[in-house]
Amino acid sequence: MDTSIFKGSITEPEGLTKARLLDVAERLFADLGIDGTSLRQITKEAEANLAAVNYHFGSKDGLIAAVFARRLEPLSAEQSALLDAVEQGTGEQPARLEDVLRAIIQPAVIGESSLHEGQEPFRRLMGRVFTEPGSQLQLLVKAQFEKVSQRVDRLLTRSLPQLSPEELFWRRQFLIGALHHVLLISDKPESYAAPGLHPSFKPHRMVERLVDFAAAGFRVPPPSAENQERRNP
Amino acid sequence: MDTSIFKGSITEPEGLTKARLLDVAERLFADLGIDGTSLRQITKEAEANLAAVNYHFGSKDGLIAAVFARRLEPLSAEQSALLDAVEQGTGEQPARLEDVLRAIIQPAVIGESSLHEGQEPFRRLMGRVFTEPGSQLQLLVKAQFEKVSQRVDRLLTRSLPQLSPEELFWRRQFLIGALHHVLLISDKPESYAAPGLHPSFKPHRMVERLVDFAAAGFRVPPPSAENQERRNP
DNA sequence: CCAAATATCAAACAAACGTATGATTCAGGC
DNA sequence: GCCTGAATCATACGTTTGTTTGATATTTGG
Repeated sequence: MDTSIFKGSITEPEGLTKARLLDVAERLFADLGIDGTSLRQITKEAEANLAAVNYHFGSKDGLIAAVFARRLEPLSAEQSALLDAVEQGTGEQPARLEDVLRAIIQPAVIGESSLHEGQEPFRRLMGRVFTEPGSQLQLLVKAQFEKVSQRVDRLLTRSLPQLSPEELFWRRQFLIGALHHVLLISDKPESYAAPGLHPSFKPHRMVERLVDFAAAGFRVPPPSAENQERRNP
Repeated sequence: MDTSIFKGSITEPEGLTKARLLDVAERLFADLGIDGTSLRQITKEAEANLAAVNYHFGSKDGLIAAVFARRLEPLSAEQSALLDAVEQGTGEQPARLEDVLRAIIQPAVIGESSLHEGQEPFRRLMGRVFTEPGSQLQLLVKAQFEKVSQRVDRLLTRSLPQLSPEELFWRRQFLIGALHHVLLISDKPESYAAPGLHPSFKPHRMVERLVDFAAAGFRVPPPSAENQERRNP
């Protein structure tokens, strides 16, 4: 219609529409949930045609996978890198518990060294990664974190030899839950606080807060062996 | 209670259809999310007519509110009762940290003294209460937990006077996140564990596990004021 | 400079959605 | 008996959903 001959091309040079769709979808998924977000909302806010999603990503499921893959791969890569550093630093002896925990917490909270500033929406989306339905998505997330999980498990087992594998598993779930929950509410923590209190989400402080909290929890002595098997419902 | 007497009547004696709709909706909401569950799925599995939801609950939103209200009210009532006991027991001096934490954890994990056995679906649903969209639902949940939250805040402030309100807020969020996450995965923890490990969700043990973990985290000394702004990449 | 590849567009599709309607069936009081 | 109100039923309404189509515009490469 109103095609100005100025400012060059109407067709985006390379993948700008694709990137805009990813950004908008990420934000809307975080705010409204995946099922609660329609392709019409996404394409309208991204100023793209409705058919653009199916053209660039094949389907809505393809878009969902792309939204998560774009962030999850760098995230787990950074976690792996930090775990490398932890393992290098300690040699044979067990790593410091706080360092292991920080290796998984810091990349999720802070993101890639503040390179992208548009990472706040994904923080929120990360906070609901496990609650969003869709078996395909769950498999993608699980696959993406499997390697890191195994390495963390191995490191924690060496640092905390007094804990059984199951005890360790559940404490790691506590950490995952705490981490994801604060990510979820990271943009509006005051709406969960008592009136008058205005908590602020400061990424670097949050990392240390959660590292200290979780480290103390992990170090709690396990329950004595005799309490372990109660057949009581 | 086994009510299998009636056979002749097509019209259910009293609200059985209503209760069946609540049960099925609860389970499907937990498995597929609220937006991912249609009234047709619910009414089909509940062997009710499609119009039954709008007849009994006015709308889908009415059904959602009813599903949560049915469980949330007894839940916060039990939390309040346990908090009463904690306050009664200690008189003027600060309550024991573990007792305060258990007062909010135990009702959420165990439910009303195993009266209803059909509480597993709601555990899962509880695990996603904060991630489900819908401003109406969020208001309902917030309103339901406001009183308990304030009481817990007051008790924790007295038990942990060294913590600032904001520090206390975030540690309480850690606990909420950990609690809700284990509720979310309570029915299939092995799918999050390393292969070969088969963790089992035993409610009573989980309560103690989480109480001990969180208590240790809450007791961590707060960061000294000078450490607040020092972090180098 | 012109074809082939790439991207955007308006329009339409069938399917599924929440909701509303009017008829029908049952129970209990008179 | 019969009437009244509550509950269930089949069915239809108007939207919205994800996806597809065929045409058009733009870029690219030989």
